[in-house]
Amino acid sequence: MKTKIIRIKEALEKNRSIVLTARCAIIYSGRAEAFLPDGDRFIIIKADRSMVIHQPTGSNPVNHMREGASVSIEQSGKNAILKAAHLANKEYLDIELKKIYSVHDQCLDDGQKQVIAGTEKDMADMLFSNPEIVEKGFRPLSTEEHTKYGFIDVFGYDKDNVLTVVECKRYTAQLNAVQQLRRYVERIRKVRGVDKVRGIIAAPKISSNAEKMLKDWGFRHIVVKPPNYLERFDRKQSKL
Amino acid sequence: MKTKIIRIKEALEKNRSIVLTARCAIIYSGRAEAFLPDGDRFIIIKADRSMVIHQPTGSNPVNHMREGASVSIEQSGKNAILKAAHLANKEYLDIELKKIYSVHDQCLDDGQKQVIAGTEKDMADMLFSNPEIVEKGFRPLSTEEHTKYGFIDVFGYDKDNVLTVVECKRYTAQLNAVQQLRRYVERIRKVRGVDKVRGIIAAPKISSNAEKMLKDWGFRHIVVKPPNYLERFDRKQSKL
DNA sequence: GGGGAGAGATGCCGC
DNA sequence: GCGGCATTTCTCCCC
Repeated sequence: MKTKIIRIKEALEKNRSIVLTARCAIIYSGRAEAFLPDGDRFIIIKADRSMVIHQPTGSNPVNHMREGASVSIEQSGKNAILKAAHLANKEYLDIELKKIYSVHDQCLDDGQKQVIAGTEKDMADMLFSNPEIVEKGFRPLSTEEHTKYGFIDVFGYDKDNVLTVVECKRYTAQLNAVQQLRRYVERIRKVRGVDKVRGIIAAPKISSNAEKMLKDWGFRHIVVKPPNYLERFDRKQSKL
Repeated sequence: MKTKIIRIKEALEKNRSIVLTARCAIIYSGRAEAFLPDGDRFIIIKADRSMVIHQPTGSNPVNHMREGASVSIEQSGKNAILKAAHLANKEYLDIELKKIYSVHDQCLDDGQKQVIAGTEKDMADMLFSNPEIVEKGFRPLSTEEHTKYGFIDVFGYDKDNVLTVVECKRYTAQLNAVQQLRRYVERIRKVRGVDKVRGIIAAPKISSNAEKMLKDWGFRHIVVKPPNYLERFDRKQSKL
């Protein structure tokens, strides 16, 4: 135990990343209050002083601290206390280490950022570049138009020159989405001083309640799936 | 490399939890598509076949698979490919291991569940038990009403016997929250056939736009913070 | 038990 | 830092 504590202390001083497996109890105070009794866990302490704690099952961390915490370890009788405090966030995490099974510390090097495709923004871009997907004669003016009441995914004129707001959803559009659309349409009516503004939900599906509200408001739904660039990329690759 | 691959393979067979640090590239396909070029990362594979991948900075995982994936590792030239597939979720994760720095595998034992206080539900319960926080003369009927009205946090009568809907938010209430409230109030008016239904947002703060919309709709905001049971508990303890 | 639907909780991004 | 929304989510209900 003592050797491992010293090793952790040194790694912290050298600002190395650390992975522990240990039996411990955890007390957290911050956005909420949480307590977790003794059990075996993974603990990751990164060089930027963020921390992640995982139980032996499940994909979600049981607790974490965001980058910029101050982390320290102290012996306390037979045990050790690993403390992390994030003053700016008013968060405090105390880990009472009852048994340290393993310690690994290392400097890690990674400057990469993940590229994601198939997001709502990708959908909006697709509709902007291929307006006929929305409707024949649709002429988009902008994507991600910012208004005071939020930003509009795609905004343009329909074939009869009526202002049209398109709200994209990657999955099933729900009540929420219809209200969002309603808010934008109301807003545009007011700001532009026009009576007639159309609203369209672009989504692969719509829930029945949402559809009802949609009709009540005179809006419509078009079936659109989000694009999957990487999938296409993979298919191309698989031909090689 | 070869020894480490064998060790991982054996650990997988024995259903042990594994922690790696490795240089790798990652391809994910599922709800979205994602690609992450070569870099150093932490990889945790748990006994329930959930996985978590962390870059050397930041508190969030760059990728993960939920429990129930099938995980395998294969040599591929100089590298190794760690594959995780979750057929039920239609998710696929391929990790191309260029260099394995460390491997640790172990059986971990943890049956504990975290106790959390200070959630939105705790707020609703607090208002139900202490209705005078909402208003003098407020008489709550229910909390977390899962009815045709939706999930109403607190529902009751004010001192003048007017139906009142209270929507709780732990943090700053935003446009979203006001719309939620608006939806509930509209629905109750319709279902109960009464004109007058009041709406109240209970939150520590409210954004300026949300407040504007709140006033437009004749609702009000009361300043309420979520309760912190454990914090109180800690204070009690610290007196000992 | 699986799918749908509603909403919570958190991160990100733009101002 | 605040205020908008998106989400590789969560949970519950219902079939």
